[in-house]
Amino acid sequence: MVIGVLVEITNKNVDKLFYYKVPKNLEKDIRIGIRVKVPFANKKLEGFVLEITNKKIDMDLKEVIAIVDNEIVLTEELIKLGKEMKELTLASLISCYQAMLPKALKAKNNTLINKKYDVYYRLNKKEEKFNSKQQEIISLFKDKKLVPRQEIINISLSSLNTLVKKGVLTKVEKEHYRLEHNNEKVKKHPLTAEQKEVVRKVDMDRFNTYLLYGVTGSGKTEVYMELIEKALEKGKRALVLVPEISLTEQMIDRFEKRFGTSIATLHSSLSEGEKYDEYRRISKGEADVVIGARSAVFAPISNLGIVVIDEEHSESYKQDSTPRYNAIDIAKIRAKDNNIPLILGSATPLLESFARANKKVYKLLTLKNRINTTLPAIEIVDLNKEIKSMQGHFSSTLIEKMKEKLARGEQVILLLNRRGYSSFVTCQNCGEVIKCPHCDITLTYHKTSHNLRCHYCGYATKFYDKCPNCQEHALKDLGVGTQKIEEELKNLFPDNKVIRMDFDTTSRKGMHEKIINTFKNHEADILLGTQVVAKGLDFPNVTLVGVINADTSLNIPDFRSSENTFSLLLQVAGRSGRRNKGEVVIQTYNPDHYAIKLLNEHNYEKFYQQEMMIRRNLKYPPYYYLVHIRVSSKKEDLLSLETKKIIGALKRNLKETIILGPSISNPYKLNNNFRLSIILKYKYEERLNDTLNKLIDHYKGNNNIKIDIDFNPRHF
DNA sequence: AGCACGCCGACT
DNA sequence: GTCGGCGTGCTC
Repeated sequence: MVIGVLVEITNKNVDKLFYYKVPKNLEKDIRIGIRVKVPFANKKLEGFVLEITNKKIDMDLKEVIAIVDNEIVLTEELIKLGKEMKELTLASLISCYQAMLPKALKAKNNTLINKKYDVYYRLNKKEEKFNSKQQEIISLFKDKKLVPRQEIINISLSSLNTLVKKGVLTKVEKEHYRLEHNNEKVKKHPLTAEQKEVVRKVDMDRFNTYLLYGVTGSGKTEVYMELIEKALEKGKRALVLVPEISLTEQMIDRFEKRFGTSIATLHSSLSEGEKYDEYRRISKGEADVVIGARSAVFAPISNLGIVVIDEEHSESYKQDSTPRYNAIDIAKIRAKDNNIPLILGSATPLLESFARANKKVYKLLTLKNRINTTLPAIEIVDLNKEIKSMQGHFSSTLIEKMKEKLARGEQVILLLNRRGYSSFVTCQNCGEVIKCPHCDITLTYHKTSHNLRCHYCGYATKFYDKCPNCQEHALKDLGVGTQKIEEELKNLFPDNKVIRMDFDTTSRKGMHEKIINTFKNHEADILLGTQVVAKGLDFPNVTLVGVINADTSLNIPDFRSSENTFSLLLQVAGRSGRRNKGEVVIQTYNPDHYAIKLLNEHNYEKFYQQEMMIRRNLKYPPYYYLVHIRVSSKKEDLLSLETKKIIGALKRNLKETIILGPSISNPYKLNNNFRLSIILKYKYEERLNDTLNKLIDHYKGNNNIKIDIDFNPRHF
């Protein structure tokens, strides 16, 4: 027997099958999808068995050293998905398979994550003569067959071993899963007429992608659960993806209360051991509803009945390292192969998704109404007019509203929009932001070279402090710190407790959860945070959401900055008034910007229309597809030379594509590598993958130039 | 990836 | 003459 093995090394040069002979005694245990240990060069490596053959190969083959698994790691479905993922990302096949698996199951020479066992003893026979110690042990069994080791107290292991040796007792090991799930099922909420209508429209027996567009608080999760129940009733299983950040205890709780111990979770706050256990519960069919973050899209769920992706606009579904896959693309493949519905849910769908719904590529499902209450009133405060009355970063409007709510014992969430912090230049006098003349993208200030640059086309200009709009010498780079705001709050509201939630305070494990609970239990009155406070949290007592600075994220040099801003602000606004009528105050220097102005009507659709026009004019998605090619090297001169050559080759081969660049990546120098970007824009380009594969091949043996390709990037 | 092989410069 | 730089090729 000869097998084809894909070895653990992540390198394009060895990204193919290597063949090995199987010793006779191992033949019966060889199956496609298990891991084996093989000699490779002068090392021992692990690899996946992807082919079993008997045909003679004209080479002297080495022998397999050992078999690693007795259960299949890569199921047939996963093997297929890995190949498709390779096509989608142009990454190496081995990196695709590694990305699909928990650490414990990756091909890696020394994985030390094992199953945990509980030890029990079973009594076999009673009719022997025992000494008193032994009699004591036997008496523990009484009417029980199995007794756990922990219950046999004050008895040494050696006296137990004696009885085992005599055949009186048998040691039994039972696998013990590290993670526990509650089984407290709670009666479900009755659905509203609107929710029922949405549920009714989903065909459970056919592949379709549905876009569930429902305003914040409209009960999307109830709809998901109802649909999942329909799948379970058919004897099928369900996969739910949520952004890592919203996979909180709150969320898991809701699913546990509906589905009990039949759920499994997969997310980054689990230990590798816990992930391994959950993964195996799934693959053994012991869990029917799997909830997880991005990589859970590869959970080995047989007999899949529905896939749900919550907050589908979230950029967390795109992996930002190789293989740069998008979990939504993978979910579509799985849903299609299983002929089942895929539900994409959001209050602020990604522009591309809403466009697909409008073109009937996706089926649109709409939830227009909040459960039990109405959407909060949004007030936009023009900071240009409030400059004199500002106390620090707080307008009098925001302060008054906060006082009013806090006096009533209600809670407040404040968003400090920190994206784009400090990197753009704005006029302190008129609010003008300096943009690239070719791209309509905010220029980024580079401190080291003291100039302004466009990250898309490479345009650069010297920094100047005279505003081109009002001619005042008032251009400055902007940025606000979170501790600063916290200090201001302590002065403004000395009697109220403030809790801060941002990268600094949540980086430690479990802190995110702790902050949420503290606020939920009303041990703090004001929750101050960055983007994290916007995500799916449900605090019934919050009646005011304040946005300190709506503008910063508008000025990120990214064609999606308006969309991301609108989406973030509408999401955070949705945290207000979940039970009783709420309010939202948004402070801005750009009250007339459409991404701000359209907020007060909660008007996603109008925003969509306007943004689509801009995307069409500037040839951005959804009208064009994008590819980001990053070229990097430790040698700066070689980099610029090779990048020029690459652009030349691309221009010769891709006739239907707009090729932009080279432009300087942000940051230009990373880990001692210099980095340049090339952006491709195309609608249809037959030779694209072929050309890019040739490019990768050309540089695969070159240690001085690295090529990194990102399809449909969310960032450059 | 990691290592051997091999072909050129500069040094005891 | 030799030591060692890293470009190229190979690993079943």
